Amino acid sequence: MTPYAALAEPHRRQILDLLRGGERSVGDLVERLELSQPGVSKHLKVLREARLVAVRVAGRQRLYALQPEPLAELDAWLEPYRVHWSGRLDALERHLEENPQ
Amino acid sequence: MTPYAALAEPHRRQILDLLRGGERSVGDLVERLELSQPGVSKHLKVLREARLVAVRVAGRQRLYALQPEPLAELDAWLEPYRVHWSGRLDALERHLEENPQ
DNA sequence: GTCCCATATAACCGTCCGGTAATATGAACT
DNA sequence: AGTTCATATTACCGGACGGTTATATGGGAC
Repeated sequence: MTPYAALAEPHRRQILDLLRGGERSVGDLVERLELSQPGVSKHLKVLREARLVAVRVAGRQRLYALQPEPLAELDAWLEPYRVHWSGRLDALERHLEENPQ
Repeated sequence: MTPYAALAEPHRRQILDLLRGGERSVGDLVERLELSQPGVSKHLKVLREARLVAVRVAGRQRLYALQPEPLAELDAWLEPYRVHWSGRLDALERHLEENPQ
């Protein structure tokens, strides 16, 4: 699963957003997402396969942590588009800052 | 359709990439994507509904142009993640540059 | 070992998706 | 008006998706 496809699902984006706050158990996530426990587990499987999260076993819990490296691909894809949308000048300036000469 | 979902499909990303080079007719796109004409038209409909492209009628052609504003939502979502992936320092510096104080 | 608790997996279901072939639409040209 | 070209739309198909309920797995506590 590409990171693009992984992010297409709102619940998965929500999970990643929650994991920005640090490791969370599956139960934690189930409480916060309006979704059944198997539903959450399924999305976590997708995120795992996209390498966007990592699991750590702690007793009988599984703690999930953010692993955002694959998002860099998306960020890179986005880069040439940044000069287009509003705030054009800001984006252009940033682009030039990052690419001297 | 959210911009996230619109980007989940590789052909649609490819179409947007082509449109970065300027307006293109449907036939143009069909030649470049390995995809039937109805297939391209279907993806263009999705991109239109996501407001990622705009159409202009020119004789019997329809010229499609990039309209990347909705990508800003994705860019904004991505922002808090930038500090995480490798190149952490670069990303952090950029973040600080853009958010003085 | 037995009983909980936390999570994963299986089975199932309706819907959406991406593709194609066939057809409709509609402008341009004669 | 009839023909041709460019594109959109329809009809259809198989497979993936996201959700649920039911069940399996496996560690901890007793």
